[in-house]
Amino acid sequence: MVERDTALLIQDSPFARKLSAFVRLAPGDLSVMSDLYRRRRRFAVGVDMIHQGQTDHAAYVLASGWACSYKILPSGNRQIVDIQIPGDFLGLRSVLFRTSDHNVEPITVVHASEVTQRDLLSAFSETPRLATAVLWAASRDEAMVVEHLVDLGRRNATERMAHFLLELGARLRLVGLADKAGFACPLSQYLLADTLGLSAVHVNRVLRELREEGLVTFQKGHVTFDDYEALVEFAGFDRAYLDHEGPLLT
Amino acid sequence: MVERDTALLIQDSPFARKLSAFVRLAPGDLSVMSDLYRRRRRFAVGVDMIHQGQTDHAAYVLASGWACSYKILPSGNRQIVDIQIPGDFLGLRSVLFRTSDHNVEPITVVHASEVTQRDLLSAFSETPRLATAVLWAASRDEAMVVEHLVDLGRRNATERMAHFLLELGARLRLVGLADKAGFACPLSQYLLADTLGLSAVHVNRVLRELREEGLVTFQKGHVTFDDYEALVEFAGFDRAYLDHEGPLLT
DNA sequence: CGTGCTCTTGATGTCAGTCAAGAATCGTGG
DNA sequence: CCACGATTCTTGACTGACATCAAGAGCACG
Repeated sequence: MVERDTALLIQDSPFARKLSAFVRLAPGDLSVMSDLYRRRRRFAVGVDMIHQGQTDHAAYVLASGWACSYKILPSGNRQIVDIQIPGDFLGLRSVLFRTSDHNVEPITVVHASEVTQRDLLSAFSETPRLATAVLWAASRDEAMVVEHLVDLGRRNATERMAHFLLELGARLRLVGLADKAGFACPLSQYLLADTLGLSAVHVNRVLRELREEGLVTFQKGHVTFDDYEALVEFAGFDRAYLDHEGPLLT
Repeated sequence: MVERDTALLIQDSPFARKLSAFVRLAPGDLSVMSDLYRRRRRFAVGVDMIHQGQTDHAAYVLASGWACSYKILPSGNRQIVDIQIPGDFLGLRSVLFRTSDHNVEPITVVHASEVTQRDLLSAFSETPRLATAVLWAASRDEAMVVEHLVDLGRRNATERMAHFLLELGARLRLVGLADKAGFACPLSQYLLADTLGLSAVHVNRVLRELREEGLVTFQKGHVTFDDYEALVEFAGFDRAYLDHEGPLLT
């Protein structure tokens, strides 16, 4: 009975929602997942969860709150590589690689479950379906880093912003934190700048432009898609790999 | 006897050299690897090996020649995500993800071994050490995509070029195709432009500048490090994760 | 009710793109 | 082995997107 309750709770977690998009999860999978949820920890804003060069740390599953992974250049410039939202894995690669090559910092207060290499491997051996789902999710996340790279290399500031907001919206929708109308977004214009490789001033101008064009509005911590279709068109957003409904593997 | 010969050949392959940097490979590992080398194929310049949207294709291990993976934007612009050199895995992610989200094109004539998901999994179950090595190598490759992303976001054209050439040199050194003096490089200035998110014209100017500063010379298909230390300094190149000597795991 | 943040806007500067045109090099067939 | 066309490289002049500098306004928090 207790186990079933836990399973129900897990089922509603962002992590489970995300994996459900890839694989239909059986009750057995859910109970293994709830084991992964054991060691819950809390992180305050601005205190690195993981930092460059650190060795032998755990990975985390983000339960609530937002974080970002970034690198600092010798010049002091910073580039945010990825924004992490609830349901995302965090530091999965650095568990393998032993030593992390980037920093992870909470943007809001974060609750996350610590997952060791051992936890993960034992969970995988119990339910291979879960392993498939996690790898699949990890692949998608990596695909998004690639899309981000294309953003920086070959899109101008306005397209870049539009594309980023659409992608973020699609990811949040997957875990039930957004709909086609919009979503709550704790990112400051400084964070956007470091993500998109722009100056904060220019981010401001670009947001104004998008707002005045009637495409998206980002104000007071909320993103509103004023004309979703037009925005998709404008950004050259490829909906194929993000817009699916229901599990791909049943 | 035949088996030993094969093992010797494999041992000298770029693939084995690369993995050896991470894991000390036993004779058993080498013979499993030679199985992976079975289905050898040849690809002509300019004919896509993998293309966007294609499903159910194999992955490859690059035996000789160079390739690149790229994406095309609706605007027609292209961004090269990664340059692939001998020893690199190619399409590893898309085997998992079933459908590829990018194209792969040979830059020179390419010889590569086809590896199916089945091959890979059976090889892994035979020698877990090999699995570790492959995942490790894949992690490093992903780390390089991240570094490339930082390049595009926060480095100016000259630093970007310097950093790219150093990284490429380090990767080639790992498979015995470069030394600290330099390496043979079949990339045209157009390819460099699509890689670094620059125009071909500006690539030319940047190369001239680096040459006149006495840092690197890239001419007639050959990169020469005129002052390696100064270049590392100038590019803010983090040698830690590329510069190691000998296997990390023995 | 200051003291920081974050946002906003204008003025000015610069890095890199675009256009254009000629030189060098490569590949291919005669 | 040479001639030709096709790439690739090189350089200059001009343009434009985005950075930097500066300064004020709105808001949150102690």
